[in-house]
Parts: sequence; C-alpha cells; structure tokens
Amino acid sequence: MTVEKFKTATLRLTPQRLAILEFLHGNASHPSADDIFCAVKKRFPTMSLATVYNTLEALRSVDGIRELKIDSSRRRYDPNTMRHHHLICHSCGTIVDIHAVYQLDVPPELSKKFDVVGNQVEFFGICRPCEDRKAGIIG
Amino acid sequence: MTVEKFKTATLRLTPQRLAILEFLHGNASHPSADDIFCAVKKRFPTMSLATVYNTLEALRSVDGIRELKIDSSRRRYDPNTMRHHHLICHSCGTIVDIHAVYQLDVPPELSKKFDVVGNQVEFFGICRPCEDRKAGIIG
DNA sequence: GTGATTGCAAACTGTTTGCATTTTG
DNA sequence: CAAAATGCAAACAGTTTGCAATCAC
Repeated sequence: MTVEKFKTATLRLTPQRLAILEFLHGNASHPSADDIFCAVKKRFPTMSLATVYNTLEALRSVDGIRELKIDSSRRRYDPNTMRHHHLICHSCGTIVDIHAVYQLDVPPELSKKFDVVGNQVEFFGICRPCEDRKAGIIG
Repeated sequence: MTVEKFKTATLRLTPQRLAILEFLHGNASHPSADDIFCAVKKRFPTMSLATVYNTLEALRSVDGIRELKIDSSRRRYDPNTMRHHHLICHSCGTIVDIHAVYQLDVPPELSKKFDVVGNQVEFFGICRPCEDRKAGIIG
C-alpha cells in the first residue's frame, strides 16, 4: 500500500497527505490537481494547492500515482499504477479504465531503431447515456 | 490539400497562414505552437503567437491539423490527420509516427455501455541513439 | 467595401518556486 | 532536534481574449 511506500522513502505522513491518499484510494475518476484540492479542502480548510502538488510529486516519486495526458488543458492523475488503458467518451469526457493486455508490434523497420518497452491504448467513442441523450434531441 | 479546404470554408489565405502551412506541410516533428512561431518568425519578423494560435484553430476547423496530448506541458500539433499512432522515446522525447492499423476490442461489458469508434496507441521505449549514449556512459 | 485577420497587450489558467513557520519522526 | 512539509504569495509558461489597424476577397 502507498502508506508503506512513504515510510520506506524519507517521506513524511502528514494529515494532509493522508487525506489526499484517502481521497485517491480506489478513486477511478482520474481527478486533476484542483479536483483533489477541492475535495480535500472540505476537511482541511487550510489546505493549499501547493501541498496537493507537493504530495502528487511525492507520490510520483514512489510510483504511487501516474500522470495522465488525456486532457490537453490540465494534468489528471490516476492512483492505479498498474498498466492499463483508457476509454474516453468524446461527448461528456468520462474516462473509463480498461484492464486488458494488448500485444502490439511496431513495424519492423522501427523495431530495429527502437527498443519498445510498452504501449498505452486510448479508445474513444460515445457512452450510452450520451448516445441516448443525442437520440432524444434528434428524434 | 489544405489550401483548398481554406478556400471552401470562409477562411482567408494570408501570407502568414501560407507560411505556417508551408512549414507544417510534411512536417513530422510534432511541433508546439511556439516551435511553429519561432520557425515562421524568421521569415515574418512581425508574426505574433496569437496568429499562430488563430491559424491552428482555423486549421482544426477544417480538419487540417490534429492536436496531440503526448506532452503534458504544452500542446503539440500534427499536420498528418490520417489516423496513426506514435512511438515516443522516453529519454529524448522524440516522437515517431506509426502507420499501422490495430483492430482492438474492449472488454465485452464495456462495449455494451460504449459505442467505441476508434483507438490510438502510444508506444514507448528508447531509441537507438539514446541507448548507445547510455551504454557509453555506463560501459 | 466588408468582414476576416493581424499583432499587440492584457487577462487567464495551471503549475512551480521561495520562504518563513510549523510539524514529523 | 534536524530535516521535511505546510501555506501563502509571487513568479512562470502556455493559451486565450479584446480591440484598433490592416488586408483579402
């Protein structure tokens, strides 16, 4: 668990960090720094955004979080550091985790010039609720 | 060609836009707005960054460019709007295009809740030059 | 000539940094 | 007690916006 990783590193477990860890635990909403800040501020009114960034960096240093590049205007974070993929609804922006392993090869002329270590797939489409909503507007 | 797309839309072909189009044509370096700005400014010293963003938006509106979310600190652009994938060297950041079609399925419980339209694969690894450089330092 | 575009500066947003104060281990 | 973290404010970087002057069609 992430708490242990903090202890083995020279990282301190402050109440603020614990609150952030708790918010993140099992959280599959792929929150931004500000999402985390707003959620945790409810219990820690003095919490600062800088502390959120500080904690995210600490988490990253012990591989307790992964940074997503799915959103071009802000970084989003994923406490699930197991290799997985994402499916994004291009209508509402919902991001769903996909736990599957895809064994993909790059063209041979490239595999000579590159040592390919892994891949990450981003699926896109439209989710049922959005689809229904559209059908409602049109028909 | 993109010039035609501009004409059919109500978009005007200014010298600045032509210079940007020319810089972008066949360019596989996945430049940022600032990269484009710096490159084009050499010929157009009065060029402004706002014009670059304006042109990028105009291009996007006619599907003449695609926005990449590969870099978390700045947007990068790809004038190749054909569906393709990318291979990134996590040492030097080089981005290489991969033209291959991967027919991937999402788990059945998700395909019921989502109409999946496509996918984009990001491969990562290390390129030969970086690998050699590392070997040189170590050995 | 008219409506779109330019270029500048100012505004904005997300992220980072510096530092005095407080806290953890 | 020493080293690390907090919280604030200021600094930054990338992007967006408002607008008068200019330009393409």
